Parts: sequence; structure tokens; C-alpha cells
Amino acid sequence: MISSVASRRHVIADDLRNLISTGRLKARERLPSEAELAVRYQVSTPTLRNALALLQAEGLIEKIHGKGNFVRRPLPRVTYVGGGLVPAQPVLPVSVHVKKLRARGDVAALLRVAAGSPVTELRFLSHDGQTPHSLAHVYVPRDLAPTDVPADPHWPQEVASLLSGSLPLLTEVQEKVLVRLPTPPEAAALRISSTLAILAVTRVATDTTGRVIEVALLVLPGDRTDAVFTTRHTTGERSAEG
Amino acid sequence: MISSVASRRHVIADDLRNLISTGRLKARERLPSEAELAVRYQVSTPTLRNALALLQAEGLIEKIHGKGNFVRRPLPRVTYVGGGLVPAQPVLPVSVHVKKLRARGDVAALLRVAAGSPVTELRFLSHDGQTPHSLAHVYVPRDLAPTDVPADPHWPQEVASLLSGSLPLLTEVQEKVLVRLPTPPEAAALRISSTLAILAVTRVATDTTGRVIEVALLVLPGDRTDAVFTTRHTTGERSAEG
DNA sequence: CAGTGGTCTAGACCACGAA
DNA sequence: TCGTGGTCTAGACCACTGT
Repeated sequence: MISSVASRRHVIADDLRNLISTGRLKARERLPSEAELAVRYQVSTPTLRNALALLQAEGLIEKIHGKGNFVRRPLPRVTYVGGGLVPAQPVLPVSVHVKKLRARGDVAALLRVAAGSPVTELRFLSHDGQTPHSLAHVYVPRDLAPTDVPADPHWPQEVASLLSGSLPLLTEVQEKVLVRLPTPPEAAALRISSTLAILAVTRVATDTTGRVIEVALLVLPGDRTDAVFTTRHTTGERSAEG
Repeated sequence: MISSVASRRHVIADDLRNLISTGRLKARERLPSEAELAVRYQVSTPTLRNALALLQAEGLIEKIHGKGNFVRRPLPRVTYVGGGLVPAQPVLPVSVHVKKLRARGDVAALLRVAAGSPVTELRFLSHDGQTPHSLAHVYVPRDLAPTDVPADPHWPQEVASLLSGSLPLLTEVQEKVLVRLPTPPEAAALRISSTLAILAVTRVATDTTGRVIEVALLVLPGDRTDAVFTTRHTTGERSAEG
């Protein structure tokens, strides 16, 4: 963690980082204004802002326009467990929005249905305290989804049980994980900086007949998400790595 | 992809991004100097550099001090397939360095051996053409590793077969995936900007006796890596999601 | 050496939030 | 309104790369 050729902004960032990690700047606390910090560190405001940008990229501070810079709560990391379906027992409180629509290009392709096929969209937004944590769009072919989906089910348990109740047996879940920057709406929904990389998971669940029963597009903030995948082998199979 | 309240640097970044994606700026090509671009776009150099920083964060351009800004080769994405061991049939050419050492804190804990236990370290660096792609540190308990590891095996095939040959049956591979910024040595080894997020995979392979036979720490560049994990279910088990 | 990017300055003006 | 962060300017000087 020691920068060899420390530029000023790195020195400042290191100093502030120490203040935060040692607790002298506490969570949710407001930092002195940028003008004041610039005076304190004897640098110009752009340089000081550059230092803050480093901390922001690390997810240590949050900038709020017109209010100030705030120390972010020491990130409680949340573990995403791969291989599942719609959260049966969500770890965090979740709000759900249900929409009936017709499959567009990407979703249709993943669901392996014709474009325009009726699907049910479930939009999950999980919260950790007051701050949003993760965003999920789940798509289920309409004929698999229960006919009467409650307009705004407060308990995703309902949704989950609806899904898990009368479905054919799940045989395979394939998850594609990639890193990217959030789109503006994603950054807004998760209240993260658009410079903070996210973990994007595309999950496709298949039943015993080979039919795709669920497609989920998950957006997990990169600074506080661990994703865990477990593969069990019965024989001595091996896969490759690039 | 349309920025509503486009600041100048976003306008410039959008323009250059288009020039790149439409091929009017070709791969490996040098961009005009920052001074020249600043004149062309009628902005100051910091603003222009700010625009380039956006493209750099997206992995579209590469800055080389003293030489210029270069369009990066259209990123051939490489898929990491989860659930495997040391690459049996690596997709990309790999250079390997073997070292015998004693387990330190983290590695010892993951291997579930006492600190100071002898382990063999395999350092893999895969290349895609001339540019490095991924970095892997694989740790195997010494008594599981073959006694005579060649000093510098050019063919990882050798290493892989050594590993896959006389090992107990693999039963479970657990992979923990997270996003973070690269450490300076990682950024140097992969020749990526230290602002480009990477996918860090911690892979723990267990054999039939419950013993950990391999721990791998993988670093995969976020701008050109897909990681795919497949979970097969025999019963209708379900997992949770945060 | 000349040309390039890397860093920094000392301001200016705009946009947002709270009173 | 005032204080905050967001953006931008028009330079300056340093560090690296090639000739």
C-alpha cells in the first residue's frame, strides 16, 4: 500500500485513507470542504479533488453535490451465492416491481423464445439499511409465471414461492460474470459513482426439459460484493483456463 | 449511450469513441498529441486529458508516457471457465515460473495447512499475442506436487499433467469472485492502467478426503474477461441471493 | 535535443442543497 | 441567499521517449 513515487494527490489520498481506516474520520462523517482541505494540504483545488477522486474510486468516500464529501459506511460486503434462482430467502430486504411485457432482443435470445413473446419481468432492488445494494432484473416466460401476480408484493417470499412452487425441476444454472462500469440508470439506482466498476451477472436457469425457465440480469456493486460459485465433481473432469 | 447533460469532456470522449468504433481510428494507431487535440476541440489540456481518462477507464485507449495515446486492439474477450484446475489445455500461450516456498498467512489459511508448510508456487502469465492477459498464482502443498518440478518448464502442459496425473479425485472447486483495482505490481504485469478494475478469483479445490489440493489466486483484466460458472442440480435445491 | 504525456496552479463560473 | 461540489481555463514545470 506504499506508493513509491508519490505524487501529491497520492500523499493526500494516503493521509485521508489513514484517517478513515484508523477511525479518526468516522463513517457517515462529513469531510472538511474541498476548499478547506486544499488550504490545509497546500494544494490547488483541482489537485485536492483529484486526491478525493482516488478515494471515491476505492469506494471510501461519497461525494454529494452541494452537501460535501462523506465517509462511506465501512462496506459490509455481501456475498452473492451462485447456482440459485430468484432469492428464496433474501439476505437483505428487497423491493420488487412486477411488469408484464414482451421479450426484447437480448432477453428473448437468452430465454430462447421468439422476440415479442410474453414474459414477466421482476425488478428487484435490495437494500442494506438505507443504501441500495444490488439490482436485479429477472425474466420468466409468461406461461411459467403464475397467472395472478400481485400488483406490488411486499414480500419477495411470495414471488419466490410462486416461482419455486409449480416449476419443473431445475437442472442447470449458468452464470456469466463480467466487470463493467454502471450505466447512468444503474449508477442512479444503486447510488454509486459511475466510475465504480460493477459485477454484472447474467444468469440462465434451465429445467429438465432443456427449457430456459429464468433469465436474471444482476448488477452488484464492485466494492462490496463477493460472488461465490461452487462446482462439485463426481468424476475427475477438468476444465481449461485462459 | 447518450449522455443527457453532456459536459465537454463527455462530448469529446463520445466523439473519439465513435471514431474508434467506426474504425476511423484504427487499432494500435497513435492519436494526435494531446496539445493538438486540445486545439482541435477548443478546450484546455486538462479538459482534454480528462476526456482521454474516460476512454482509458473503458480500456479503449492506452497512454504511453513520452510516446502518445494509442488505440487499443479491439479487445478479444477471453472466457474464464469456472470449476476447473490448473489449465489443462490453456487457450492462450502461458509462461510459467515455479518456486518452492513456505506458506504465508493467506495462502496457508486457504490451503488449511500450518504457516510455514512447504508449498509449490506456480506463477502463470498468459499472453494474447504480445499483450499479457491474465495472471495466476497457484499454490499446491509440496507433498502433492511432483518431486522434480522442471526449473522452467516452457510447456505448461507439463505442469498440468504433473498436477492432473497422480492426484486424488477432485470433488469440489469453490471460487470466490470479486472486483477490485489492481495492485501496482499486478497492473505492471498485465500492462493495464491501475484505474482499470480487475476480476480477482480465489479458487480452492478440494479432493475426496476434504483436503485442499490447490489454491489459485487469479487476476483477470475486467475489460476483456467473461467468467462462466455452471451449476448442475440433481434435486430442486435453491440458494439465496443478497 | 524536440516532442510527448504527467502533474500542478490560481483562479473563474456554473449547478446543487439547505436555510 | 450562501456554502458546497462540478467543470473549465491558460498557462507552468517536470519526466519520459526518441533522435
